[in-house]
Amino acid sequence: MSIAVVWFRRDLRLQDNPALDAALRAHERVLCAYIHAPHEEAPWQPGAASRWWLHHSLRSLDADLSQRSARLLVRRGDTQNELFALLHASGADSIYWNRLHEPALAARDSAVEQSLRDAGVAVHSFNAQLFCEPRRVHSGQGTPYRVFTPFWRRVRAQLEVTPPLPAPAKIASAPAGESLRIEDLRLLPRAGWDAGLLETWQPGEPGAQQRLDGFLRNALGVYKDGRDLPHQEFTSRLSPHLHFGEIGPRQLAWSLLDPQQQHERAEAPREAYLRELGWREFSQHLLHHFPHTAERNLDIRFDAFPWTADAAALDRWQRGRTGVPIVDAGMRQLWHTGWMHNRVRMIAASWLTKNLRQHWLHGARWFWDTLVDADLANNTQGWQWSAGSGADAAPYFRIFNPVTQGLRFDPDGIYVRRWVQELAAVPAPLVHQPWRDAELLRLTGYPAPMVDPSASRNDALAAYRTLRAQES
DNA sequence: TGAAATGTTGGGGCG
DNA sequence: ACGCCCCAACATTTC
Repeated sequence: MSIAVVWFRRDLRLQDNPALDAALRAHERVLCAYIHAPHEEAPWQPGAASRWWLHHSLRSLDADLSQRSARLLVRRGDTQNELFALLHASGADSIYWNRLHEPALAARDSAVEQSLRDAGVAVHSFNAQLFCEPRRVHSGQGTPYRVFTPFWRRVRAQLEVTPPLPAPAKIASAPAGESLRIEDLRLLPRAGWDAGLLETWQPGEPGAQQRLDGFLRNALGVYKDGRDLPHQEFTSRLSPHLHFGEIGPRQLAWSLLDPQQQHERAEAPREAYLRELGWREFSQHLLHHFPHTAERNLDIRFDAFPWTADAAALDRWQRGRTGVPIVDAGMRQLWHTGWMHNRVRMIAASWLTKNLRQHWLHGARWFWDTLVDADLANNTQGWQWSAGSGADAAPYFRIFNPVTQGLRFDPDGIYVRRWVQELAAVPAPLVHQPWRDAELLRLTGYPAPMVDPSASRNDALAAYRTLRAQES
């Protein structure tokens, strides 16, 4: 009897899962396995919010497998040892997985693949994660793209739109060896801080499909401009589902570009959303080509930048007590829900790196621990973009004014008042700059800004000028 | 996927 | 009718 192992990693779905599909076509029985090995992702082991998500996503996948008379075999430890143990226990001679592109994991995978092949195991790997994998995209000179627009022009032009693979109706399961319970992985927090996450999210493939359906129905039409309004639910909020592979980018592309339904979808919002998926793609390609950038500046001129060491400032930023309403609203939304609206991420990141002049890695590490969609490529790219040290980055002088941004994108103050309770009774224009009324500030108990927006802006510009002077 | 300073333009009030 | 000034609106430049 022919048996294969399907090794699940960040592809926790049954639909459009090419590894699962290929294994089921070629073998009579398959063993679906997940191996928990966070140490192999060091120094970026999954943070607390990611672990919470992973727990629920594994539960969901196991439930979906159970409906198909299979189950998810869960192990913990050294990946290579566990895979060999699974192969021996099940009598499988083949293994299937979907490829990952994070440097540490890609290196682990190729080492595992080599030793499996050396032992005579047939290894089959697939692309389920990207429109187009990094080795297939490069500029005319054969070098990696460093600028988004030409990158996206290229990837968008060769984007093939094909129907997703259906989920298998039934899975003939191989006799499972010993499995841990998902609870045994101890992914959930001891202290019960996850109530806000539970009320916000439904991890797992069915939750991802529901989010997608709701997005297409209620938000895509206004996405192009609406995605900038943090008080509205006009973004897809699919990022954590995408990170864990509960849904893939090619499924999203199909749902937007399916010739049967395309007439229902206006071109502008459709392309605007695809473009955002393009940024996700770009981030993964960048991290693949420049693997050191998760901790180090892509633009080495920034190695000389005069950051400020200020643990108290960082602490207040993390807790949402900076005294800048839209920044604090974002940081509190993050703490409560494990997610922050992207417009507010940019504002909060600009405030931390430019006005408070804290190294972007401090922000990256905090986001890493608190975001349910924490993704090394996106997080690295986003923070380096904000700091000005990244690829196609915001120029150093592009410093957000949180008041202007608040007035423009949250004009009625709905977002700020929702997350900053102290300001719940403050009317609209003032709610973005409550320090303008000292008496009101005193009554609310809300702090004054740690630094003056205008003065700290000028200080940041001066700091960047020293960097340019050293360069020349 | 900025903001602020500076420059330019053009309509309207007015002598 | 005309030049002048004011200033808002828009454009350009600079950081």
